[in-house]
Amino acid sequence: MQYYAVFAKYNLVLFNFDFMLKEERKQFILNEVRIHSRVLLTDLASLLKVSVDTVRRDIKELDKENKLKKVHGGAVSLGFDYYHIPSHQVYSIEKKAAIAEKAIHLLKDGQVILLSGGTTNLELAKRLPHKLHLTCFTPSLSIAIQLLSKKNVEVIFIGGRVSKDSQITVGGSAINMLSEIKVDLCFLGTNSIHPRDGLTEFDWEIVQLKKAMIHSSKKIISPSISEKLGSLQRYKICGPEEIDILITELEPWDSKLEPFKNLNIQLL
Amino acid sequence: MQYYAVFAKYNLVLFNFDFMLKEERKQFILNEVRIHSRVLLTDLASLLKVSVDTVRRDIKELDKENKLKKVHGGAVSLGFDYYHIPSHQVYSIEKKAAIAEKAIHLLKDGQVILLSGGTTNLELAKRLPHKLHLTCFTPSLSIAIQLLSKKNVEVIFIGGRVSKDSQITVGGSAINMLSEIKVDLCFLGTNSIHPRDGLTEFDWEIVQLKKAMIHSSKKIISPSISEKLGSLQRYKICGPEEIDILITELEPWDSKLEPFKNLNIQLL
DNA sequence: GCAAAAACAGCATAATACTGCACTTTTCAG
DNA sequence: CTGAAAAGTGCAGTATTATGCTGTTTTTGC
Repeated sequence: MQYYAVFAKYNLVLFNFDFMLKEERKQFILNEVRIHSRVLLTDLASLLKVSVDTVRRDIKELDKENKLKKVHGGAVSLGFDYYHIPSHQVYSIEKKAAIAEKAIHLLKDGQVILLSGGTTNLELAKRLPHKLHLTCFTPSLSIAIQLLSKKNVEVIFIGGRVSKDSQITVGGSAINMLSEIKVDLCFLGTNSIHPRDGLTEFDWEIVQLKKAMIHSSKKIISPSISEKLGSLQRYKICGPEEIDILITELEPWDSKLEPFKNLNIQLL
Repeated sequence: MQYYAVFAKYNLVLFNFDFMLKEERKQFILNEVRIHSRVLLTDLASLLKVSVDTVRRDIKELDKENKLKKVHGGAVSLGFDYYHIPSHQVYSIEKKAAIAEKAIHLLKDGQVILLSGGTTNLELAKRLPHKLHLTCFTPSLSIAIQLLSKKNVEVIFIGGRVSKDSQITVGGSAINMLSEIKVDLCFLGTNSIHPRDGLTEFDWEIVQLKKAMIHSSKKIISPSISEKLGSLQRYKICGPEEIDILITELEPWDSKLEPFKNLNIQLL
């Protein structure tokens, strides 16, 4: 439930209502989905103080209205990274948390970093130690908001047109801004990583943005849950040689990582 | 007991009449919906001292007139599809809601507008009708997120360093981006407005940003609750002559607005 | 495969919505 | 001013919806 801690103040107010209309509940659910990209039925039920069945019915309707995608155990936002990924990945929170913890060890006081969108990076943003001094560039609204609560992190938002699907800025203006910076590290969340073809994406605009991010960074770190290893999408972001560090939830010697050895990529 | 609870929750102004005409009732209902975004049939019935059936019929008509949306158990405002950000912790939420409603009437399809931060503008963002086609520039994270739920609104975020206090971007990069645009309208939320000294702020960086916003817009609209009228802060943003329209929750002929007449400012 | 979690189906209950009708008030032509 | 038509309101009975609960089936992770 730490998950909701940041927004606890909002939820509190919400419950000043004695009754909540169904419509309000649905709106609240959509809100949660938009902010967190994923929600669990059980969390929603306890937040809204209704039974899981009711939440399930609400989500079923919202799904039918094409406002979100219902998955086993919860719901995910439309068009986000999850869109075309098997639903079991919704449960990968623990894996992502493990990745985030490893990633934190790469950070040092005073560094300037770049965080792409995606839930793994969101997890990283949440878990940044409060005492760490950083300057973070990001094109993701949810990550920016998350980072605002870190006292010693300077947040610089990459402006431009905001894509409704992915909730990150895309387009020329963002790429332009990226062209003016050179950061120490870039945590490049990705949909697919392949030992031969490197990073790939299905959204053309996001590909352009990520390419620009790569050019703006001295070092590229790819946090990726093991399910994504070896998968491929339509458009190429960069070859495997561009990636400096690959972080998964696995141990570095795990056999699933075999294809990524001897590629001059550091495995964590 | 219950009566007083309800009384406290809604602000009832029209009880001078023993007896209310249907039109007055409908007007009252609309007002409640406008302020609270949602109402319950049962609450309205006890407030208006009529049967639930009557309220139901009223709401049915209002729904048919497209003034609100009827839902099981009550009604919600048409622009209800927004993130539920706490209304109680926001100061003077009802006045700000009234201002936002007036502001919406200034908007036309196809316009390009600039929204500064602040809760009044957040309220405006929430209440934008879904069918309105707009391009919105904003340096505020919460407003950007709010706007993402509006299907026909293109959101362009003004990037740069994000101020932790105000949760908006400030600094050179933001000002730079502003220098490249010229929008139709700018809704410039403000801390203080004075008939002689115009708009003032206490935060130097925000002053710089707002100055840039003024230069980037053909028309400046200042939404301001009446408490702020006549107040002053340390730094000046602009003189009163720069303001085109002043929107308050008051009627335009209210005596509190007297000092702002004859300044070539349109009062709404 | 197994155990746990989640989804589903069906049922019971309470709240809300609708319908028709009787009664009151308003409107308005003559 | 008057009376009839029209509009407005409340009520009772019925229909529909919303919700939680129980027991069963399916999915999931190991």
